[in-house]
Amino acid sequence: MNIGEIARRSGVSRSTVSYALSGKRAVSESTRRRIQDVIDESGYRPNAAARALKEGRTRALGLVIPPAAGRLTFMQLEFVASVMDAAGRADLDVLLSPSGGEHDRSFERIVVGRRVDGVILMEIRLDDPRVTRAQSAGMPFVTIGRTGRPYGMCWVDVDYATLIGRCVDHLADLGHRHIALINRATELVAAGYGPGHRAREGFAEAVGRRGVLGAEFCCADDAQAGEACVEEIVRAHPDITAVATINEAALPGVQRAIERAGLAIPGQFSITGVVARHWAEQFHPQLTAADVPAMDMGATAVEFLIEHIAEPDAPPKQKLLVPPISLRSSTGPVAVRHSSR
Amino acid sequence: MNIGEIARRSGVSRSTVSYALSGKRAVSESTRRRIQDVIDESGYRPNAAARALKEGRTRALGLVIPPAAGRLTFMQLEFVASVMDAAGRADLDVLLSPSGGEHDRSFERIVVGRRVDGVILMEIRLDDPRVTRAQSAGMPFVTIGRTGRPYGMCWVDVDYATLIGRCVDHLADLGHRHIALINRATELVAAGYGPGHRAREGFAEAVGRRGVLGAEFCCADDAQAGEACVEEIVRAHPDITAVATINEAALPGVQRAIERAGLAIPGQFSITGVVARHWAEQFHPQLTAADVPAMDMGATAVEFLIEHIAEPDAPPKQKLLVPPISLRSSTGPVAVRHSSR
DNA sequence: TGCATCAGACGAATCGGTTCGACTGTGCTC
DNA sequence: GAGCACAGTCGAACCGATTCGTCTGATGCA
Repeated sequence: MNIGEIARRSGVSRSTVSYALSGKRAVSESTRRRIQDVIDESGYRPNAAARALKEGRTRALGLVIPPAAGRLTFMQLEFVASVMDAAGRADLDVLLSPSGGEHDRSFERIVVGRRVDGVILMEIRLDDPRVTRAQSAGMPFVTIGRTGRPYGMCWVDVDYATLIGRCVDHLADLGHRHIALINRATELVAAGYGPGHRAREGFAEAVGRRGVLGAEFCCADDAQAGEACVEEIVRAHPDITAVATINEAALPGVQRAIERAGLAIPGQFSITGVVARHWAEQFHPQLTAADVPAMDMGATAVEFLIEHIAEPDAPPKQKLLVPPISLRSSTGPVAVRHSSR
Repeated sequence: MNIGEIARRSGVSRSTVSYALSGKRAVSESTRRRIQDVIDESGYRPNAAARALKEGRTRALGLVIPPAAGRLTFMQLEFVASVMDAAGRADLDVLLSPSGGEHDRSFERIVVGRRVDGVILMEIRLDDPRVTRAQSAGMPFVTIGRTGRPYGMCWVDVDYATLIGRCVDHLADLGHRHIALINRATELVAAGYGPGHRAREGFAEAVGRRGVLGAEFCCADDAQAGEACVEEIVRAHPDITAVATINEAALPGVQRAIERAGLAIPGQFSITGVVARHWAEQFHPQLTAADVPAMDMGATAVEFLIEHIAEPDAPPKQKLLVPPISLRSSTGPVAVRHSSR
């Protein structure tokens, strides 16, 4: 079933069918109706490849996700969900592409084979090869997160440095003097993962400014690592009375370790950080945290990308979010700590 | 940069370039080398849309996921990851399509617009409109899960009925006489969600066969619901000493509620079920459970789909998995239960 | 020497849309 | 009543690949 067949059945030419559908030229009401009837009864839809070929655009966008798709954090999952949602509303399809290692063929196929009109990149490093590649291939892109030199490109990011600083401020205001930062995995930070670096900087700055003692712990993105990390804090750093974290995936383990150590939250131990709201609320008691508005960010990324595709020469848009800290129940005034061991 | 430009620069015709790349006809070594050099220095890749139009296939497949993408369970996430992985290995791109509600436009675009060569459907209902739609549109498909009448179509599924039966057997062998089934959400089961129904049937059958008392609880797919569900069990059903579950997403809440009730696992309370291995291991203590081999299932689904696309008339393949129960640490002999309240 | 064979290259058709230019017939104005 | 504008339609070119049929020149063999 193609446009020629529709034309034949309605007794008009192919171009008339096309114009009837697109509305780009006038078509008399009677023929328009006749064509529409034929289409309705045959269930015709224009072939996406043919249209893409002629129009020079695919009506699809690529979403490049980290390779360990089985280990996506909740925040990343929200990005994916919101990008799909926003793309769907704009009648765009989403091609998913894992990146890194052997998966890079997929990225190449999509970008150089012009399978999409633009891509959204996640989990950006300060110096990111995918950004370079998209630029050199002339493929429009928007990043969720930003590189070390993010000028002249489109991005949406959260100001981790400022937010972690505010977490420290909040804890210091409550009287905490020894504060830990639970960062993401060592390798990730070493590889130049933006939020990891910026959280580290913001933490160092705030700790210095407030005159408190800070210690940073890198922690892999899973519950076991979170558990081990807090166990080490409890055992080796008994002065620490509060932690700030950007590591969502470790939270369930963090929770278990704190409970096992017999520390009441927030009575004896405070915890805060920068996480997706869903996980802040899953925590028990609910986490006082800067909620990353992941859904908004995904939608904004799509919006920026659509605009950038439409007007490649317009100045690139950028959005740095500084969401407020939502006060919930996981932080409180410092107290003398009684370790259960 | 297109094939004509490559042809011009290498001083041959377009067809020669095409044959040099595909190898479908002989091309002399010297011209082949010349063409390859031009391609290497220009970074040329054939335009996906043009190729799809001519060949009649897109080299892409669709993955239809549940609409609430922000709430994907770990198992679903593993399906997505493994499908992408397997597709990538076969040099196929993956188009993600949420289904249900207003998202159905996306499904229609992909299927009827021939944007993909085949689709993989997840979260199958006993009577599933997407299956019907794919069939009527003549779009090859494979389901992860199976409908109520799964004859004549390709699918991969886990035998929830048998597995939940084995869980009951295991618990009964340990002496448990009052066992609860924590199922998925009421609405989901009511809507004909396969695993929910089959777990229910398998549970009823095994409970009857073993002469123990069983109670079923439907529970929404999140931690809060799991917590509430176990609280109800503890409060209103003090005889229950063990649960079997297929509801992964509720597990963190289940854990919290059991701990809060002061019940030791497995000393005073046993828990088992059918879940993705990752979550069985995240549980504390690690969960004795039938590990759903989600990664294998995704890969198998892709394999079946590729074969089905290549040979639409071959008999459809099906695979019903009955993974063994992995004995870990969350089940033990029944003991007198001391409620902490 | 003549003819069949074959490797290697080319040209043109094709896939299914979109879009530009041109054509026709009607109604209006001067 | 000639000229013009315009709504409505058609035919053909085009997007960038693949592929079939055909052509050419070299080689082999009788």
